[in-house]
Order: sequence, then structure tokens, then C-alpha cells
Amino acid sequence: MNKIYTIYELLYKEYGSQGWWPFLNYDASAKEFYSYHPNDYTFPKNKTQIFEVALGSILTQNTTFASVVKSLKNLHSLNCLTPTEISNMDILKLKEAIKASGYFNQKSRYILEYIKFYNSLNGTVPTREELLKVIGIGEETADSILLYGYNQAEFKVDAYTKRLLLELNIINKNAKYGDIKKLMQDSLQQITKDKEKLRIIYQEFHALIVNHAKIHYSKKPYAQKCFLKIPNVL
DNA sequence: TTCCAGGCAATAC
DNA sequence: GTATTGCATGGA
Repeated sequence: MNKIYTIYELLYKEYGSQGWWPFLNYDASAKEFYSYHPNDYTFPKNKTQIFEVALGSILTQNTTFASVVKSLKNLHSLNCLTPTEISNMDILKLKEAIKASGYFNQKSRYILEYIKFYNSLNGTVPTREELLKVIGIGEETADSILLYGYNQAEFKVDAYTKRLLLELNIINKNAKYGDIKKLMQDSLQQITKDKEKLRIIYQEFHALIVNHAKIHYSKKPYAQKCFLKIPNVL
């Protein structure tokens, strides 16, 4: 009788492993420039990829990842995907490179603020509290960096998560980010206490919600064909 | 043309 | 502490 876990199982059964976060493919023979890695939970492989997650997490704020990929491609073609290289860029070139992701004035600043913070870490894992002090890093971006960059068991809530749970009458409309995050984590911690298993579930679950919501919760009226809404499914 | 996208900070009450 | 507003491009 754990509705949240039931939703996870149903989504996983329907869509399978999502393999988030997508990473730049350094293999020139690869079909996609940015690729997902279903059923492989050994990512990120190195510091470069951890930084890539943070960069993508900032760029994807209120934007589709397809637009983010354009920005990342631009940065890659300029050989500017590392903290040092980005710091040394002309600010106007940086803005131009990330333009496709929108809010380029704000996001260019956010990226530079994050790099300052990132450098101060000296390779250590940041805490959520520290991340939230960085200009441009809110709750979702912090959880995104921790969950997908540092493989920490921090559930990432987004607009889709709230919309889905609202539509399924599991939360009410004034539920805050922290309320929803706690509900998800508390529910899933009933299934296992194993931190590593939890982070994998959190990683897949958020990605599954996004995938499902893109299909059923993007256009109003929502949930016309959402299989989770069928009576007695949950 | 309008609507929305893997949010955040600043400001106003 | 909660609600509103500006930020911006790009695809459907």
C-alpha cells in the first residue's frame, strides 16, 4: 500500500530504465552527441562529467534539454566545457554559446558563480546547504547536481512531479518543494534503507516522471490518457 | 499567434 | 512566510 512506489513500478514497467543524466559522447562514432545510459549506474565516470551535470542542471532551468544540448554543443566546439575554460571565456561569447537555453544573461552569471564555488570545493562533495547558498542554485538544481552528479540519495522534485501528484490527488496544490521531496523519500525509504539502491530509484524515478509527463502532462487538459489515473490502478 | 519547457532571484505584500 | 514578476529562446 505504497502509492508512490506503485507509481514507480508502473512507470518503470512502461518505459524502462531511462539512464539519466545524459553525457557528452566523446566517441565520434556515436549516433547522438549527448547520450543516455540505461541500466548503467556507474556514471558520472569522472570529474569532467560531474561538472557537466552541474552545467546542464543550471542550463536546463525552465527549459527543455534539447535546447541545453545546443548550448553544450556550442561550448564543446569552442573547447569550453571545463570550469577553467569557461571562466576564461569572453562573457559575450559565453552568452552567445548558451543563448538557445534562454535566460542567457542570468544563466551565464549562474554558471560563473557555480564555477567559483566548484573551485572552492577542491574536489570534495558539496553539501546541499552549501549549494543553496550559490546564486542560481535553487532546491531543484541543488538536488539535480547531488543526485545525478554526485550520486547522492536526494530526490529531485520538479514542476512535472508536482503536477502529476496533484492530478493523482496525492498532494494538494499548496504543497511546497520540501513537502513533496519528503513524501517521495519517506515512501521510497519504506522499500529499502540501502542508500545506493535509493539513489538509483531516485535517479530513475525523476527521469520516468519527466518522460511520462512530457507525454501526458504537457498539454491541457492534462492526463487524458494517463494510465496512472485509471481507477484502482494505485 | 499562443503556450509551454527537466527554475531562480528580487520584490511586494 | 507567501505571492507575484522578470528573465528569453525555441519548438509545437
